Amino acid sequence: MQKLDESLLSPLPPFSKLSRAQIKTILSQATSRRYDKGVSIFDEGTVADRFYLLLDGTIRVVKITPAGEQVTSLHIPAGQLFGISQALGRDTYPATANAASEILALSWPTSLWASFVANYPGFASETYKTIGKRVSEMNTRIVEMSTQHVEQRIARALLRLANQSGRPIEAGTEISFPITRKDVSELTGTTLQTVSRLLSAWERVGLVNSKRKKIIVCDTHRLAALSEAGSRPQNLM
Amino acid sequence: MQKLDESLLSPLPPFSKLSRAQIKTILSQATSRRYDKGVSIFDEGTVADRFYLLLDGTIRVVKITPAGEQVTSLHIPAGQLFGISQALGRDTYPATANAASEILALSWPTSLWASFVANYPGFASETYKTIGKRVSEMNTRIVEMSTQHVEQRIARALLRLANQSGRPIEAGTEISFPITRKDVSELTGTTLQTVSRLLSAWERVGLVNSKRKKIIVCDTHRLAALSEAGSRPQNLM
DNA sequence: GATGAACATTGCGCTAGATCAAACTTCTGC
DNA sequence: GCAGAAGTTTGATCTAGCGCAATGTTCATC
Repeated sequence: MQKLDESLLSPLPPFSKLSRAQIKTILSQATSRRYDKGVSIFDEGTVADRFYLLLDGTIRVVKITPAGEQVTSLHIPAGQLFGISQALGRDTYPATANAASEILALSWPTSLWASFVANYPGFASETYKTIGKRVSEMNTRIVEMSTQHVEQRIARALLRLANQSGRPIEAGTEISFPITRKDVSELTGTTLQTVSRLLSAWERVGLVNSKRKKIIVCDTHRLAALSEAGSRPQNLM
Repeated sequence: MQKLDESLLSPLPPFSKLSRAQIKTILSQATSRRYDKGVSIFDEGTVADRFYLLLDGTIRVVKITPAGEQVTSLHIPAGQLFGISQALGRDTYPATANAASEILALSWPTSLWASFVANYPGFASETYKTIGKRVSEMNTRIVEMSTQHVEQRIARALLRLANQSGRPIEAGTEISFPITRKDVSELTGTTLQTVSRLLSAWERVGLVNSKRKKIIVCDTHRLAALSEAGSRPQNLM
């Protein structure tokens, strides 16, 4: 456990309206922990005994099907709360949280949830905003999966990742955590071969630049155009 | 506007912990209204000025893509709150709510939301449980769309509908609101032709019984077996 | 610096399911 | 009762992208 400074929390939305003293209290109740890339912070279905704040890195929220296939429902960037089952009226975690990169997270026992909500102005409302955003994101995923072709879904997924957790770099925007073809396929409901083929094709025309576990989006605009293009004219009323 | 009785609300989870007097107050502030089949109660993106409680009928929550295609994200059965954008920290509705059948709904102005949450014990927590359930449902949809074949997705969709808003009948369970092949296709991300073909095939072997705008699930067990069967062995680690 | 594991690429065949099209049935309104 | 609309069925193609397989590349470990 390392020394933490109040200035870490104060700029983050859930805590932005709080006094220095309040943040100090919150920090004193927190457990800070580093997790290696790939480990799971908590598992779907287990009792939600803690809630978390991601200080650094990226979380991959995954569901595992009975058949053992993995589906990524969400990526959570640094600065957001996660594992907040209480806000959904649940006492178990609805999905598994994996560290997409090495991460640093604070956590608090669930028993403190109610007092956070009651005592810290803005905490509850910001939490619900976060949930609202995640709900929209899931909704978008559903709409995309129903109407878009694989090519467009992958384009959109890359744009979203670049936007959400991208690092600007000379050649474009680099997705700031290691990501494999298989990861992208689990995010878009395809196969790693298809992802590989597309990335190769896009690389050839200078849209992206990808190495092993690294993807750099070079031409955001053309990729966006691609993702909007020929959506299936199915069910056009 | 018709006469409403307290006994209507008291068995519903969001109000179950309240006194008769409290429910009376809530009712006095409510607007009751009937909507014809097919009309929209509110539209995606418009300012969320009211929140609703569905007393009778079924709501179909839909999103419309830029290309004009419709995607159904959710069905809401009688007894549940809907249009509760406030609980997601939003001030506009995230989707359009259509009446799948003729429906009856109460509504309150958004301005009352905060006082409901503050004054009525159990209201907030039940709301969040509802949201939690909807989030799981959406999650399930995403997982299904990524890993299941059309046949299984349709099977699951029918089972879910039968379960959620089914009426037991001699021949099996009837989905209690009018539903077309096109509706099912918008719910499962397919085409109405494919749905029609499958329903015909299932009808031939006695799994379902469907007429125009009516679907009766006859053999729940075999349909469930079908829906669990051959999930794509893709990405099996 | 060799061996194995993890990740990526590419080719080929195949099928689930979309697309196009046409006919049929049931309902609604006049 | 008729016309048109809305919903359904069925057939005949056609193709996106999956499954399978083989090979290549990069990384980690001893």
